[in-house]
Amino acid sequence: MRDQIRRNMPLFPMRIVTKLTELTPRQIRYYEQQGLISPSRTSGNQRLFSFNDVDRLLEIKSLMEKGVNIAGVKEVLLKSQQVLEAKKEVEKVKQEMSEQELRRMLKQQLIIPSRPGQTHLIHGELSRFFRH
DNA sequence: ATTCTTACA
DNA sequence: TGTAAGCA
Repeated sequence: MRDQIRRNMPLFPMRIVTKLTELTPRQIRYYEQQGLISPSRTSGNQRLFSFNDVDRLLEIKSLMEKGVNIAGVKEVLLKSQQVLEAKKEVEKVKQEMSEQELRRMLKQQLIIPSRPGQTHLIHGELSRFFRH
């Protein structure tokens, strides 16, 4: 998991990222404003992007080219973050289960944790995320 | 030489 | 989004 550290290392300045992504500095800064990326800064306040930043920018670009607007991009990125967090939580729950299971067996109890379902995208509502 | 922020088109 | 001004 040390690879993640590398992918988050602040490496390239704006000029390089514009070459790598074919995006304009204006667009990149705007996406940052929208909270889609969080590049670190140098002591001189200049942005330093990581591989993850570049990857995310490419994904943003891809979505935008498909006609997805900022709201839609945010939705997708938020969703993937939630999926990652959900996966981590699943692992967490699995570990907790082994401990709790012992107590349950001893106490012969049955606890069923329930969770409110996630929001689903309704077809009609989807149009909100595209340009007209 | 480059990038940054802010503001206006 | 593009562009220009004024800084760092």
